[in-house]
Order: sequence, then structure tokens, then C-alpha cells
Amino acid sequence: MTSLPSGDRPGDRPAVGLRERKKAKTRAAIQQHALRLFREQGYAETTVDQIAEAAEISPSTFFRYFATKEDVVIQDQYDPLMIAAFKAQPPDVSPVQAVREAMISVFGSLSEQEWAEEVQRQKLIAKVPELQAAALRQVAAGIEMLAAAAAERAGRRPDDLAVLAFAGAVVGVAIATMAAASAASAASPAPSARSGRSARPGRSGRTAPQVGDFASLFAAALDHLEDGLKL
Amino acid sequence: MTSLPSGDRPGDRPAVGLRERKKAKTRAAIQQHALRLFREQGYAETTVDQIAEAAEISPSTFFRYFATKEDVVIQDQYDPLMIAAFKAQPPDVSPVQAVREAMISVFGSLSEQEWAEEVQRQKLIAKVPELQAAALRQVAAGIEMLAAAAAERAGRRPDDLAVLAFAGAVVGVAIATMAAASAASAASPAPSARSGRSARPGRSGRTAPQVGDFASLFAAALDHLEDGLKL
DNA sequence: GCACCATCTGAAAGTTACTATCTTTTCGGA
DNA sequence: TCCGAAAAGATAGTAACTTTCAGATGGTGC
Repeated sequence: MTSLPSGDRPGDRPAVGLRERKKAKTRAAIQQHALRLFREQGYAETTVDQIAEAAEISPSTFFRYFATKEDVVIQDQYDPLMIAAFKAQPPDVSPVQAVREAMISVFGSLSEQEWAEEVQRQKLIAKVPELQAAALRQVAAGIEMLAAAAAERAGRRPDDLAVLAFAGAVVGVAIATMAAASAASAASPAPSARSGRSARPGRSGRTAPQVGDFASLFAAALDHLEDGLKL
Repeated sequence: MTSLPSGDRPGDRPAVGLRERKKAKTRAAIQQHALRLFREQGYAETTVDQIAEAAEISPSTFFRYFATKEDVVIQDQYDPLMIAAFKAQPPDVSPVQAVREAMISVFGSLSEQEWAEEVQRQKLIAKVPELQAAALRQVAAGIEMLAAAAAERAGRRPDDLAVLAFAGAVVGVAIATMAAASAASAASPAPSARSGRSARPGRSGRTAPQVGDFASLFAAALDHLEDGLKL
């Protein structure tokens, strides 16, 4: 059902048709307005029609870009980058370490604003149970991709149980760590409805979570993983 | 979610209440007809109205018993048992093994009929992505409780990174295992309509049960987890 | 430059899950 | 037998999708 719309990643190829660029622009506009409305008036309280109106498209067009209302929030552009970074690790690095390096390199390449937006996204998901369910589905897809990559690296079959356990555990730990990192910033609640852009981190007292926080937490968590999760 | 039966105090009130029995009967009837219809004509192709008609109730009554259509399939009464079984494990057992043993003991204590229904449930879930997502959410919720229990067991705080990593890893492995079990189930189409089933292997023994092979796969995956996910 | 074609877009109506409110029925206790 | 309370039913909504069809638009071969 989830027909992956081939490649819509901006900056992937410089010379794409004008049509493609327009599409990407519309997609970004929808997402941007949707997230703003969700933040301002809540997820359930925002209808697709409102989003469509804000983005100056028709409601039917909305569903051409996003299969469901949830997808506007859920779609994650970082998963493919993660997989690519994982595959790029030298083969003598242990799988768990490879994951750590990949994760760090991807999130380390984010700008502060990108990171702040990601945190906002996570918070919104954490707040709405409906979105949590959808996010889990995406997580499952991520696990499958990682399992495939890990299997190739280790020269095993993708349905090898050890490979699946590895992928599942690593992704699970990543999520738990991310949640912990996001929770650390619970002190700074909702940004005022007026501000269209997400607030710059590092202002007004306590700073928002930094990439470094997440990286160190994640590295530590992976150590626990390799130790067999002793408590 | 469902209100606890509450009136299970023996001797206090001799009558279990005729009303309560009728309620339980109606609930069972809804579930039974729903599962039959889902099996016969598919999940998405079955409307709530059809279920209501088959169970001889009004559509509005359906939602008095089940908050959502998914809940007819998803509602799982075993999660609390699982937590209890986890807590009951001797303290010298490692956390991961405690999870393993808890799951095995719960599934092993099911009656024949409960078992058969559970198998059917799992197969239906494996077939419908929508239900998989809902089931995943339930698993995740259950694991949150598990994390709290694990923290208590180890005498640590619930936000301890090791505890979070443990819970996250277990969730991740559960998700990966579920996907694998679904794939395996899809590969070998079940003799669905017929209720004839072979005797459950290892009923009295401690051998792994095979609910779409989920339980046994999960147990094996947990072993990998404890071994530090070597590949 | 021009016609052809696939794709994107919009309008409108339909389906269905789910909710809210109100009335009727039914049960339990005295 | 009667009364209060809980459950069930009927009805009318809301909003997320879906489908269908007609028209606009950008890319491509000529």
C-alpha cells in the first residue's frame, strides 16, 4: 500500500525536471504548514482541509502527497541516510560500532535548526498516541532496512535471526535514547503560537538538547547492549 | 482499558450478577462474529455495521464494548500476566532471561481454546498491516510497564539509561521478531477455515510454543540479545 | 514551434469509522 | 411491585479518506 514515491530527496540530483522541483516545493509547503497548525492548535483539532487551505492546494491534492494525515508528521528523511552511512563503514568495524558511527555521522551533520525541528517532531509524536502507532510502523520499516544492510555486511541472510535481533535491538535502543534526550528538554514547553519558526536553541536559559548529548547517550546505551544488558 | 471485573470477591456477593454475565456474553459474541467475518471476507472489507448486524446489536453498542474496530482483534488480556510473571522471576535471573521465562510461562499456561484463539488472532494480525501497527503499539505499551518493573527489580530509577536501553532493545527485538513471524506466516498459508489442528507440542514440557512461531522466535532472539548480538 | 502524452490538479460525491445526545429498555434491590 | 441505575438503541452528526472525472501543465518527439 505504501508506494514509496521513488526519490523526492532534494539535493539528490541537481538537474531534475522543473516539475520535480515544483513537486518537492509543494510537498515541503504542505508539511511546513501542517506542522505549524498542529503546533498551534493541536493535531486532532487540525483538519486536512485546513492544512490544504493553508498550503493553497485542494484537499484531494493533499492525499496525493501524503497517503494519510499521519504521514505528514511521520515521514522521516534520515533513515536512508543512516543506512547509507552504515554501509559506508569499513568492514572490520563491529556491527554495533558501525551503527554508532553511522548514527553519529548522520546526526552530527545536521544543522542546529534541523536538529531542533527533529526534536519538535519527536515531541509531537510523543504527545499523540495516534502518531506513536504510525511511527512504530516506520520504525519497523527501518529495522528491515538495517537488517538487510547488516546481513549483507556480515554475509548472512536477511532473515537470519541473529541479524534481526541485532537490527531490532539497535533501533529500539536508538528510540529509547532519543526519547530520553528529548525528555531532557521537557523544561521548555510549547513555543508561543505566534512564532512561525521553531525557536532557536540556546536561547532563554536552558538550552535545547544538542546533538552531542544524544550521541554520547547513544554510545553509552550501545555499550550496555554489547554487554548483554546487564542491570 | 476495559474496566476491571472488580466484583471477584468471593463470599462478599454470592451472585456474579446476571447483567455482568450478559455483558460478557455480548462481548464474546461481538468478538466471535467479528473474527469470523474478518476471516471470511477480509478485515478492511468488513464494516462495523456488518459485525453489529451479525452479533445482533446496534452499531452504537459495538463501540460501547470496543473503542475501535482494531480493538476487537488487538485487545490482549495477557500483558498484565506477563508483567506479573516477570516480577515473579527470581532475582538472580538476568533481566533478558526473565523476560524470556515470563513469556514462555504465560503462553504455556493457556488452555486449548485460548491457545487456538490466540493463534487465529496472530494470523489475522500478521495479514493486516493496520493491525500490525496496532499490535506493535500494544507491545510497546507493555514494554513500558516492563521497564518500570525492571527498574524496580534492579533497584534503579526508571530513567536510568541502562534500564531504558534494556526496554528499548526488548521492544526492538519484539518488533523485528513480529515482522519475521508475519513473513513466515505469509509464506505458509494456514488451513484457516478448518479448525482441525494437531496437538500442541510440548504442552506440559517447556518446549517453545509456536504462535505463528512468534514466541519461539522471540525467545531465541532474546538469547542473541544477551550474548551481545554477535554476528 | 507544435502536437502528443503522461502526469498533476481540482471539484464533487460517496464510504466508513467514530462521536454525541437523547430516548427506551432492562436489570437489581427493596 | 415499583424505582433508580445501568445498558442498549436510534438518530444525526464529523472528518478522514476514496473514487471518479474533467481540465490544466510540463516534458518529449517531430
